[in-house]
Amino acid sequence: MVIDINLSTPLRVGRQEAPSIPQPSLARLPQYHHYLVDLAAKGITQTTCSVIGRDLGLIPVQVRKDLQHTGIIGRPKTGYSVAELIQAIETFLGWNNINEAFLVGAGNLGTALLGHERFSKFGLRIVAAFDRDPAKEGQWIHEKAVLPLEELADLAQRMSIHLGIITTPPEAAQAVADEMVKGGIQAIWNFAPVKLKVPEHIIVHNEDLYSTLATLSWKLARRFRVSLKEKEAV
Amino acid sequence: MVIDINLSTPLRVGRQEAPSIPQPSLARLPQYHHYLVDLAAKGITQTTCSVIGRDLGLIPVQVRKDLQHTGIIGRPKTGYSVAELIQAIETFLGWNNINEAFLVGAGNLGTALLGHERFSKFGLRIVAAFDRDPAKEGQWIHEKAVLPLEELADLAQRMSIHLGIITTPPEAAQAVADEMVKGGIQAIWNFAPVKLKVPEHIIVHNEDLYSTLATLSWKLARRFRVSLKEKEAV
DNA sequence: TAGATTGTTAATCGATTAACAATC
DNA sequence: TAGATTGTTAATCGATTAACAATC
Repeated sequence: MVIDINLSTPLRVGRQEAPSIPQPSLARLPQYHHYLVDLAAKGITQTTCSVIGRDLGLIPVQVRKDLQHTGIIGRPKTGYSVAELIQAIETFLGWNNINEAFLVGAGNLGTALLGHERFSKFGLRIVAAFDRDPAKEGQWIHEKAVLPLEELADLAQRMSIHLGIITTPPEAAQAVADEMVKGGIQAIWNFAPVKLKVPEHIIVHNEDLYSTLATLSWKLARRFRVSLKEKEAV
Repeated sequence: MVIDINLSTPLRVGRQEAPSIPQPSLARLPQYHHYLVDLAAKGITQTTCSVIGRDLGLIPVQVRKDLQHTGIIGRPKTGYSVAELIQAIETFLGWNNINEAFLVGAGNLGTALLGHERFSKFGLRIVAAFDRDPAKEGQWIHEKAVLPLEELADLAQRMSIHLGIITTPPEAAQAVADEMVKGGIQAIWNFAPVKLKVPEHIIVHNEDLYSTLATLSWKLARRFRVSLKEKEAV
Protein backbone atom coordinates (compact mmCIF):
# COMPACT_ATOMS: atom_id res chain seq x y z
CA MET A 1 0.00 0.00 0.00
CA VAL A 2 1.32 3.39 -0.93
CA ILE A 3 0.43 6.25 1.35
CA ASP A 4 0.64 9.58 -0.38
CA ILE A 5 1.27 12.34 2.09
CA ASN A 6 1.49 15.79 0.64
CA LEU A 7 4.33 17.32 2.59
CA SER A 8 3.41 20.86 1.65
CA THR A 9 0.26 20.48 3.74
CA PRO A 10 0.91 21.50 7.33
CA LEU A 11 0.42 18.54 9.63
CA ARG A 12 -1.92 20.33 12.01
CA VAL A 13 0.27 19.82 15.00
CA GLY A 14 -1.59 20.40 18.22
CA ARG A 15 -4.94 19.38 16.81
CA GLN A 16 -6.89 16.23 16.36
CA GLU A 17 -6.68 15.13 12.77
CA ALA A 18 -9.56 16.51 10.76
CA PRO A 19 -12.60 14.27 10.94
CA SER A 20 -13.82 12.84 7.67
CA ILE A 21 -17.31 14.08 8.49
CA PRO A 22 -18.31 17.59 9.52
CA GLN A 23 -19.06 17.82 13.22
CA PRO A 24 -22.60 19.15 12.64
CA SER A 25 -23.43 16.18 10.42
CA LEU A 26 -22.13 13.80 13.06
CA ALA A 27 -24.31 15.47 15.69
CA ARG A 28 -27.39 15.09 13.47
CA LEU A 29 -26.96 11.36 12.91
CA PRO A 30 -28.57 10.36 16.22
CA GLN A 31 -31.61 12.43 15.30
CA TYR A 32 -32.01 10.56 12.04
CA HIS A 33 -31.50 7.35 13.95
CA HIS A 34 -34.24 8.14 16.43
CA TYR A 35 -36.59 9.16 13.71
CA LEU A 36 -35.87 6.07 11.62
CA VAL A 37 -36.34 3.70 14.53
CA ASP A 38 -39.76 5.27 15.02
CA LEU A 39 -40.55 4.77 11.35
CA ALA A 40 -39.47 1.15 11.52
CA ALA A 41 -41.70 0.64 14.56
CA LYS A 42 -44.61 1.90 12.46
CA GLY A 43 -43.79 -0.68 9.83
CA ILE A 44 -42.43 1.77 7.27
CA THR A 45 -39.60 0.17 5.31
CA GLN A 46 -38.67 2.78 2.74
CA THR A 47 -38.17 6.54 2.91
CA THR A 48 -36.67 9.50 1.08
CA CYS A 49 -34.62 12.54 2.02
CA SER A 50 -37.54 14.89 1.37
CA VAL A 51 -39.73 13.04 3.83
CA ILE A 52 -37.03 12.87 6.49
CA GLY A 53 -36.26 16.53 5.95
CA ARG A 54 -39.87 17.56 6.22
CA ASP A 55 -40.26 15.77 9.55
CA LEU A 56 -36.99 16.94 11.06
CA GLY A 57 -36.93 20.48 9.71
CA LEU A 58 -34.01 20.06 7.33
CA ILE A 59 -33.69 20.48 3.60
CA PRO A 60 -33.41 17.28 1.55
CA VAL A 61 -29.86 17.87 0.28
CA GLN A 62 -28.55 18.23 3.77
CA VAL A 63 -30.17 14.99 4.81
CA ARG A 64 -28.66 13.25 1.79
CA LYS A 65 -25.18 14.59 2.47
CA ASP A 66 -25.36 13.64 6.12
CA LEU A 67 -26.50 10.12 5.37
CA GLN A 68 -23.92 9.64 2.64
CA HIS A 69 -21.19 9.80 5.24
CA THR A 70 -22.44 6.55 6.71
CA GLY A 71 -21.82 4.83 3.39
CA ILE A 72 -25.49 4.15 2.70
CA ILE A 73 -26.55 3.86 -0.93
CA GLY A 74 -30.01 4.88 -1.99
CA ARG A 75 -31.97 4.35 -5.14
CA PRO A 76 -33.26 7.11 -7.32
CA LYS A 77 -37.02 7.30 -7.18
CA THR A 78 -37.47 4.90 -4.23
CA GLY A 79 -35.08 6.35 -1.67
CA TYR A 80 -33.48 4.36 1.13
CA SER A 81 -34.33 1.23 3.05
CA VAL A 82 -35.16 2.24 6.61
CA ALA A 83 -33.58 -0.90 8.06
CA GLU A 84 -30.38 -0.41 6.08
CA LEU A 85 -30.20 3.21 7.13
CA ILE A 86 -30.54 2.37 10.80
CA GLN A 87 -27.90 -0.30 10.45
CA ALA A 88 -25.57 2.04 8.56
CA ILE A 89 -25.83 4.76 11.20
CA GLU A 90 -25.27 2.32 14.06
CA THR A 91 -22.24 0.80 12.42
CA PHE A 92 -20.83 4.17 11.48
CA LEU A 93 -21.18 5.48 15.02
CA GLY A 94 -19.80 2.31 16.54
CA TRP A 95 -23.01 1.66 18.44
CA ASN A 96 -22.73 -2.04 17.75
CA ASN A 97 -19.70 -2.36 19.96
CA ILE A 98 -20.41 -1.46 23.55
CA ASN A 99 -18.14 1.12 25.15
CA GLU A 100 -17.73 0.46 28.83
CA ALA A 101 -17.37 3.59 30.91
CA PHE A 102 -16.54 4.79 34.39
CA LEU A 103 -18.46 7.68 35.86
CA VAL A 104 -17.00 9.98 38.50
CA GLY A 105 -19.20 12.16 40.67
CA ALA A 106 -22.22 10.35 42.11
CA GLY A 107 -24.27 13.49 42.73
CA ASN A 108 -27.61 14.37 41.20
CA LEU A 109 -26.47 14.37 37.61
CA GLY A 110 -24.22 11.34 38.01
CA THR A 111 -27.06 9.40 39.54
CA ALA A 112 -29.32 10.37 36.66
CA LEU A 113 -26.85 9.13 34.09
CA LEU A 114 -26.25 5.89 36.00
CA GLY A 115 -29.98 5.28 35.85
CA HIS A 116 -30.35 6.07 32.18
CA GLU A 117 -30.88 2.60 30.74
CA ARG A 118 -31.44 3.91 27.26
CA PHE A 119 -27.72 4.53 26.85
CA SER A 120 -27.11 0.82 26.43
CA LYS A 121 -28.88 0.97 23.09
CA PHE A 122 -26.34 3.51 21.96
CA GLY A 123 -23.18 1.65 22.70
CA LEU A 124 -22.63 2.96 26.20
CA ARG A 125 -22.55 0.93 29.39
CA ILE A 126 -21.53 2.64 32.61
CA VAL A 127 -19.98 -0.14 34.65
CA ALA A 128 -19.04 1.62 37.87
CA ALA A 129 -19.20 4.95 39.66
CA PHE A 130 -16.58 6.71 41.73
CA ASP A 131 -16.85 9.38 44.34
CA ARG A 132 -14.54 11.21 46.67
CA ASP A 133 -17.12 11.22 49.44
CA PRO A 134 -16.45 8.29 51.83
CA ALA A 135 -20.14 8.28 52.76
CA LYS A 136 -20.99 7.20 49.24
CA GLU A 137 -18.36 4.51 48.95
CA GLY A 138 -19.73 1.00 48.95
CA GLN A 139 -23.22 2.19 48.05
CA TRP A 140 -25.01 0.93 45.00
CA ILE A 141 -26.72 3.38 42.68
CA HIS A 142 -28.95 1.90 40.00
CA GLU A 143 -27.16 -1.43 40.40
CA LYS A 144 -23.73 0.10 40.02
CA ALA A 145 -21.14 0.12 42.77
CA VAL A 146 -19.74 3.42 44.01
CA LEU A 147 -16.01 3.04 44.56
CA PRO A 148 -13.35 5.31 46.03
CA LEU A 149 -11.64 7.54 43.51
CA GLU A 150 -8.21 6.12 44.35
CA GLU A 151 -9.12 2.82 42.72
CA LEU A 152 -10.09 4.35 39.39
CA ALA A 153 -6.77 4.38 37.55
CA ASP A 154 -5.85 0.84 38.48
CA LEU A 155 -9.29 -0.58 37.70
CA ALA A 156 -9.57 1.27 34.42
CA GLN A 157 -6.32 -0.24 33.31
CA ARG A 158 -7.18 -3.76 34.36
CA MET A 159 -10.66 -3.64 32.83
CA SER A 160 -9.42 -1.71 29.80
CA ILE A 161 -12.05 0.96 30.15
CA HIS A 162 -11.75 3.56 27.41
CA LEU A 163 -14.37 6.10 28.34
CA GLY A 164 -14.73 8.30 31.40
CA ILE A 165 -17.67 10.48 32.38
CA ILE A 166 -17.14 13.42 34.71
CA THR A 167 -20.13 14.71 36.68
CA THR A 168 -18.27 16.30 39.57
CA PRO A 169 -18.37 19.94 40.62
CA PRO A 170 -16.05 22.05 38.47
CA GLU A 171 -13.35 22.31 41.14
CA ALA A 172 -12.81 18.56 41.19
CA ALA A 173 -12.96 17.91 37.45
CA GLN A 174 -9.31 18.46 36.54
CA ALA A 175 -8.01 16.08 39.21
CA VAL A 176 -10.48 13.44 38.06
CA ALA A 177 -9.40 13.87 34.45
CA ASP A 178 -5.80 13.38 35.52
CA GLU A 179 -6.70 10.09 37.21
CA MET A 180 -8.57 8.96 34.12
CA VAL A 181 -5.61 9.69 31.89
CA LYS A 182 -3.41 7.80 34.33
CA GLY A 183 -5.75 4.83 34.00
CA GLY A 184 -5.40 4.82 30.23
CA ILE A 185 -8.81 6.22 29.46
CA GLN A 186 -9.00 7.45 25.86
CA ALA A 187 -12.06 9.66 25.85
CA ILE A 188 -13.75 11.90 28.41
CA TRP A 189 -17.34 13.05 28.46
CA ASN A 190 -17.15 16.12 30.64
CA PHE A 191 -20.25 17.61 32.28
CA ALA A 192 -18.27 19.99 34.49
CA PRO A 193 -18.06 23.53 33.12
CA VAL A 194 -14.28 23.73 32.96
CA LYS A 195 -11.70 23.45 30.24
CA LEU A 196 -9.78 20.26 31.02
CA LYS A 197 -6.06 20.09 30.45
CA VAL A 198 -5.25 16.66 29.08
CA PRO A 199 -2.64 15.16 26.74
CA GLU A 200 -3.28 15.75 23.11
CA HIS A 201 -4.38 12.26 22.19
CA ILE A 202 -7.25 12.25 24.68
CA ILE A 203 -10.66 12.90 23.17
CA VAL A 204 -12.67 15.34 25.29
CA HIS A 205 -16.26 16.36 24.77
CA ASN A 206 -17.92 18.90 26.96
CA GLU A 207 -21.59 18.78 27.73
CA ASP A 208 -22.04 22.28 28.95
CA LEU A 209 -25.58 22.91 30.14
CA TYR A 210 -24.70 26.53 30.71
CA SER A 211 -24.03 27.06 27.02
CA THR A 212 -27.58 26.12 26.15
CA LEU A 213 -28.90 28.03 29.11
CA ALA A 214 -27.01 31.10 27.92
CA THR A 215 -28.60 30.92 24.52
CA LEU A 216 -32.04 30.47 26.00
CA SER A 217 -31.78 33.24 28.51
CA TRP A 218 -30.27 35.62 25.97
CA LYS A 219 -33.13 34.98 23.58
CA LEU A 220 -35.71 35.39 26.32
CA ALA A 221 -34.07 38.55 27.61
CA ARG A 222 -33.90 39.96 24.11
CA ARG A 223 -37.52 39.17 23.49
CA PHE A 224 -38.61 41.08 26.57
CA ARG A 225 -36.22 43.94 25.84
CA VAL A 226 -37.72 44.22 22.39
CA SER A 227 -41.28 44.20 23.62
CA LEU A 228 -40.41 46.86 26.18
CA LYS A 229 -39.03 49.04 23.41
CA GLU A 230 -42.16 48.50 21.38
CA LYS A 231 -44.22 49.68 24.33
CA GLU A 232 -42.06 52.78 24.67
CA ALA A 233 -42.49 53.51 21.01
CA VAL A 234 -46.28 53.45 21.37
CA MET B 1 -37.85 57.19 13.99
CA VAL B 2 -37.61 55.94 10.43
CA ILE B 3 -37.32 52.22 9.97
CA ASP B 4 -35.74 51.34 6.68
CA ILE B 5 -36.76 47.91 5.57
CA ASN B 6 -35.25 46.77 2.34
CA LEU B 7 -38.10 45.02 0.66
CA SER B 8 -35.88 43.16 -1.75
CA THR B 9 -34.50 41.19 1.17
CA PRO B 10 -36.59 38.10 1.80
CA LEU B 11 -38.17 38.27 5.23
CA ARG B 12 -36.95 34.83 6.33
CA VAL B 13 -40.43 33.52 6.86
CA GLY B 14 -40.44 30.39 8.97
CA ARG B 15 -37.28 31.27 10.86
CA GLN B 16 -36.37 33.12 14.00
CA GLU B 17 -34.96 36.49 13.15
CA ALA B 18 -31.18 36.36 12.83
CA PRO B 19 -29.43 36.84 16.18
CA SER B 20 -27.07 39.76 16.41
CA ILE B 21 -24.38 37.47 17.76
CA PRO B 22 -23.18 34.23 16.19
CA GLN B 23 -24.52 31.19 18.00
CA PRO B 24 -21.01 29.80 18.70
CA SER B 25 -19.97 33.05 20.36
CA LEU B 26 -23.08 32.98 22.50
CA ALA B 27 -22.29 29.42 23.59
CA ARG B 28 -18.76 30.42 24.58
CA LEU B 29 -19.84 33.30 26.82
CA PRO B 30 -20.61 31.08 29.83
CA GLN B 31 -17.12 29.62 29.58
CA TYR B 32 -15.57 33.06 29.76
CA HIS B 33 -17.89 33.85 32.62
CA HIS B 34 -16.83 30.78 34.60
CA TYR B 35 -13.20 31.47 33.97
CA LEU B 36 -13.50 35.12 34.92
CA VAL B 37 -15.35 34.37 38.14
CA ASP B 38 -12.44 32.07 39.05
CA LEU B 39 -9.99 34.86 38.28
CA ALA B 40 -11.92 37.30 40.41
CA ALA B 41 -11.94 34.80 43.27
CA LYS B 42 -8.15 34.73 43.03
CA GLY B 43 -8.08 38.49 43.35
CA ILE B 44 -7.13 39.17 39.75
CA THR B 45 -8.76 42.38 38.56
CA GLN B 46 -7.38 42.85 35.07
CA THR B 47 -6.84 40.52 32.12
CA THR B 48 -6.24 40.42 28.38
CA CYS B 49 -7.52 38.38 25.46
CA SER B 50 -4.23 36.56 25.06
CA VAL B 51 -4.30 35.32 28.63
CA ILE B 52 -7.93 34.25 28.42
CA GLY B 53 -7.24 32.57 25.10
CA ARG B 54 -4.23 30.71 26.43
CA ASP B 55 -6.21 29.32 29.34
CA LEU B 56 -9.31 28.39 27.38
CA GLY B 57 -7.64 27.16 24.21
CA LEU B 58 -8.80 29.96 21.93
CA ILE B 59 -6.96 32.50 19.85
CA PRO B 60 -6.94 36.07 21.15
CA VAL B 61 -8.90 37.60 18.27
CA GLN B 62 -11.73 35.20 18.77
CA VAL B 63 -11.90 36.03 22.46
CA ARG B 64 -11.95 39.72 21.63
CA LYS B 65 -14.73 39.34 19.06
CA ASP B 66 -16.82 37.25 21.41
CA LEU B 67 -16.47 39.69 24.27
CA GLN B 68 -17.18 42.68 22.07
CA HIS B 69 -20.72 41.45 21.57
CA THR B 70 -21.41 42.08 25.24
CA GLY B 71 -20.60 45.74 24.73
CA ILE B 72 -17.50 45.67 26.92
CA ILE B 73 -14.78 48.20 26.17
CA GLY B 74 -11.15 47.39 26.83
CA ARG B 75 -8.03 49.46 26.96
CA PRO B 76 -5.06 48.95 24.69
CA LYS B 77 -2.11 47.72 26.68
CA THR B 78 -4.01 46.95 29.88
CA GLY B 79 -6.90 44.83 28.61
CA TYR B 80 -10.21 44.47 30.42
CA SER B 81 -11.45 44.82 33.97
CA VAL B 82 -12.42 41.36 35.20
CA ALA B 83 -15.31 42.71 37.24
CA GLU B 84 -16.66 44.73 34.33
CA LEU B 85 -16.38 41.74 32.03
CA ILE B 86 -18.31 39.51 34.38
CA GLN B 87 -20.95 42.18 34.74
CA ALA B 88 -21.15 42.71 30.99
CA ILE B 89 -21.63 39.00 30.29
CA GLU B 90 -24.29 38.61 32.97
CA THR B 91 -26.22 41.60 31.74
CA PHE B 92 -25.91 40.55 28.14
CA LEU B 93 -27.18 37.05 28.88
CA GLY B 94 -29.97 38.31 31.08
CA TRP B 95 -28.61 36.46 34.11
CA ASN B 96 -29.49 39.36 36.35
CA ASN B 97 -33.17 38.78 35.89
CA ILE B 98 -34.31 35.41 37.17
CA ASN B 99 -36.26 33.26 34.73
CA GLU B 100 -38.74 31.10 36.56
CA ALA B 101 -39.27 27.73 34.98
CA PHE B 102 -41.50 24.68 35.14
CA LEU B 103 -39.97 21.26 34.69
CA VAL B 104 -41.91 18.29 33.37
CA GLY B 105 -40.74 14.72 33.89
CA ALA B 106 -39.58 13.99 37.42
CA GLY B 107 -37.41 11.01 36.52
CA ASN B 108 -33.68 10.68 37.03
CA LEU B 109 -32.67 13.58 34.88
CA GLY B 110 -35.50 15.81 36.03
CA THR B 111 -34.60 15.14 39.64
CA ALA B 112 -30.99 16.01 38.94
CA LEU B 113 -31.93 19.34 37.39
CA LEU B 114 -34.31 20.14 40.24
CA GLY B 115 -31.42 19.63 42.63
CA HIS B 116 -28.94 21.70 40.69
CA GLU B 117 -28.70 24.76 42.89
CA ARG B 118 -26.02 26.30 40.75
CA PHE B 119 -28.60 27.25 38.13
CA SER B 120 -29.88 30.05 40.32
CA LYS B 121 -26.63 31.89 39.74
CA PHE B 122 -27.33 31.83 36.05
CA GLY B 123 -30.75 33.32 36.01
CA LEU B 124 -32.73 30.11 36.26
CA ARG B 125 -35.08 29.09 39.04
CA ILE B 126 -37.15 25.95 38.63
CA VAL B 127 -40.25 26.64 40.70
CA ALA B 128 -42.23 23.44 40.27
CA ALA B 129 -42.16 20.02 38.70
CA PHE B 130 -44.88 18.11 36.90
CA ASP B 131 -45.34 14.46 36.21
CA ARG B 132 -47.94 12.24 34.64
CA ASP B 133 -47.35 9.52 37.19
CA PRO B 134 -49.97 9.83 39.99
CA ALA B 135 -47.54 8.14 42.38
CA LYS B 136 -45.25 11.14 42.12
CA GLU B 137 -47.97 13.75 42.54
CA GLY B 138 -47.81 15.58 45.82
CA GLN B 139 -44.22 14.55 46.44
CA TRP B 140 -41.49 17.06 47.01
CA ILE B 141 -38.20 16.73 45.16
CA HIS B 142 -35.40 19.01 46.30
CA GLU B 143 -37.97 21.28 47.93
CA LYS B 144 -40.07 21.54 44.81
CA ALA B 145 -43.62 20.24 44.58
CA VAL B 146 -44.49 17.65 41.96
CA LEU B 147 -47.86 18.52 40.48
CA PRO B 148 -50.16 16.76 38.02
CA LEU B 149 -49.54 17.66 34.41
CA GLU B 150 -53.11 18.88 33.95
CA GLU B 151 -52.43 21.88 36.14
CA LEU B 152 -49.45 23.09 34.13
CA ALA B 153 -51.10 25.30 31.54
CA ASP B 154 -53.30 27.12 34.02
CA LEU B 155 -50.53 27.63 36.58
CA ALA B 156 -48.02 28.76 33.98
CA GLN B 157 -50.43 31.42 32.87
CA ARG B 158 -51.28 32.63 36.34
CA MET B 159 -47.65 32.72 37.47
CA SER B 160 -46.48 34.06 34.08
CA ILE B 161 -43.83 31.38 33.71
CA HIS B 162 -41.89 31.83 30.50
CA LEU B 163 -39.59 28.85 30.44
CA GLY B 164 -40.36 25.15 30.34
CA ILE B 165 -37.95 22.24 30.75
CA ILE B 166 -38.82 18.85 29.30
CA THR B 167 -37.14 15.79 30.81
CA THR B 168 -39.73 13.21 29.89
CA PRO B 169 -39.22 10.13 27.74
CA PRO B 170 -39.34 11.00 24.05
CA GLU B 171 -42.86 9.61 23.54
CA ALA B 172 -44.33 12.09 26.01
CA ALA B 173 -42.39 15.18 24.97
CA GLN B 174 -44.66 16.50 22.22
CA ALA B 175 -47.78 16.40 24.39
CA VAL B 176 -45.91 18.22 27.15
CA ALA B 177 -44.72 20.87 24.72
CA ASP B 178 -48.31 21.39 23.60
CA GLU B 179 -49.39 21.98 27.19
CA MET B 180 -46.55 24.43 27.71
CA VAL B 181 -47.53 26.40 24.64
CA LYS B 182 -51.11 26.43 25.87
CA GLY B 183 -49.88 27.90 29.15
CA GLY B 184 -48.12 30.75 27.36
CA ILE B 185 -44.60 29.47 27.85
CA GLN B 186 -42.17 31.27 25.52
CA ALA B 187 -39.11 29.04 25.56
CA ILE B 188 -38.55 25.32 25.93
CA TRP B 189 -35.39 23.57 27.02
CA ASN B 190 -35.89 20.09 25.63
CA PHE B 191 -33.88 17.14 26.90
CA ALA B 192 -35.98 14.57 25.04
CA PRO B 193 -34.45 13.42 21.77
CA VAL B 194 -37.33 14.44 19.54
CA LYS B 195 -38.00 17.30 17.19
CA LEU B 196 -40.82 19.26 18.82
CA LYS B 197 -43.53 20.79 16.70
CA VAL B 198 -44.38 24.19 18.17
CA PRO B 199 -45.63 27.54 16.88
CA GLU B 200 -42.99 29.64 15.24
CA HIS B 201 -42.57 32.19 18.00
CA ILE B 202 -41.63 29.59 20.60
CA ILE B 203 -37.91 29.35 21.33
CA VAL B 204 -36.78 25.72 21.52
CA HIS B 205 -33.36 24.47 22.49
CA ASN B 206 -32.50 20.82 22.43
CA GLU B 207 -30.03 19.35 24.83
CA ASP B 208 -29.38 16.12 23.04
CA LEU B 209 -27.02 13.90 25.00
CA TYR B 210 -27.03 11.44 22.13
CA SER B 211 -25.44 13.98 19.81
CA THR B 212 -22.40 14.23 22.02
CA LEU B 213 -22.42 10.51 22.61
CA ALA B 214 -22.43 9.97 18.85
CA THR B 215 -19.38 12.12 18.39
CA LEU B 216 -17.56 10.38 21.20
CA SER B 217 -18.35 6.87 20.10
CA TRP B 218 -17.53 7.63 16.49
CA LYS B 219 -14.15 9.00 17.47
CA LEU B 220 -13.45 6.04 19.72
CA ALA B 221 -14.58 3.56 17.10
CA ARG B 222 -12.46 5.27 14.48
CA ARG B 223 -9.47 5.23 16.75
CA PHE B 224 -9.73 1.48 17.23
CA ARG B 225 -10.48 0.89 13.56
CA VAL B 226 -7.34 2.82 12.68
CA SER B 227 -5.16 0.94 15.13
CA LEU B 228 -6.52 -2.34 13.79
CA LYS B 229 -5.56 -1.31 10.29
CA GLU B 230 -2.12 -0.40 11.47
CA LYS B 231 -1.75 -3.85 12.95
CA GLU B 232 -2.86 -5.41 9.69
CA ALA B 233 -0.35 -3.33 7.82
CA VAL B 234 2.47 -4.62 10.04
C1' DT C 1 -40.83 6.73 -21.33
C1' DA C 2 -41.44 10.50 -17.89
C1' DG C 3 -40.73 11.89 -13.47
C1' DA C 4 -38.89 11.57 -9.07
C1' DT C 5 -35.03 10.97 -6.41
C1' DT C 6 -30.18 10.07 -5.72
C1' DG C 7 -25.34 11.53 -6.17
C1' DT C 8 -22.03 15.20 -7.31
C1' DT C 9 -20.04 19.53 -8.47
C1' DA C 10 -20.36 24.60 -7.91
C1' DA C 11 -22.00 28.82 -5.43
C1' DT C 12 -23.20 30.96 -1.23
C1' DC C 13 -23.05 32.17 3.38
C1' DG C 14 -21.29 32.72 7.93
C1' DA C 15 -17.71 32.02 11.36
C1' DT C 16 -12.92 32.04 12.06
C1' DT C 17 -8.55 33.81 11.32
C1' DA C 18 -5.26 37.17 9.55
C1' DA C 19 -3.68 41.85 8.77
C1' DC C 20 -3.43 46.34 10.21
C1' DA C 21 -4.64 50.77 12.16
C1' DA C 22 -5.73 53.15 16.60
C1' DT C 23 -4.61 53.97 21.34
C1' DC C 24 -2.99 53.82 25.91
C1' DT D 1 8.44 57.23 23.16
C1' DA D 2 8.07 52.22 22.19
C1' DG D 3 5.52 48.35 22.69
C1' DA D 4 1.59 45.86 23.80
C1' DT D 5 -3.08 45.41 23.26
C1' DT D 6 -7.56 46.82 21.59
C1' DG D 7 -10.76 47.53 17.71
C1' DT D 8 -11.77 46.96 12.76
C1' DT D 9 -11.51 45.61 8.07
C1' DA D 10 -10.19 41.94 4.80
C1' DA D 11 -9.07 37.05 3.67
C1' DT D 12 -9.78 32.31 4.52
C1' DC D 13 -12.06 28.26 5.54
C1' DG D 14 -15.77 25.08 6.12
C1' DA D 15 -20.66 24.00 6.15
C1' DT D 16 -24.84 24.80 3.85
C1' DT D 17 -27.43 25.41 -0.12
C1' DA D 18 -28.18 25.48 -5.08
C1' DA D 19 -27.71 23.53 -9.65
C1' DC D 20 -27.44 19.73 -12.46
C1' DA D 21 -26.31 15.18 -14.17
C1' DA D 22 -27.19 10.18 -13.45
C1' DT D 23 -30.42 6.54 -12.65
C1' DC D 24 -34.21 3.80 -11.46
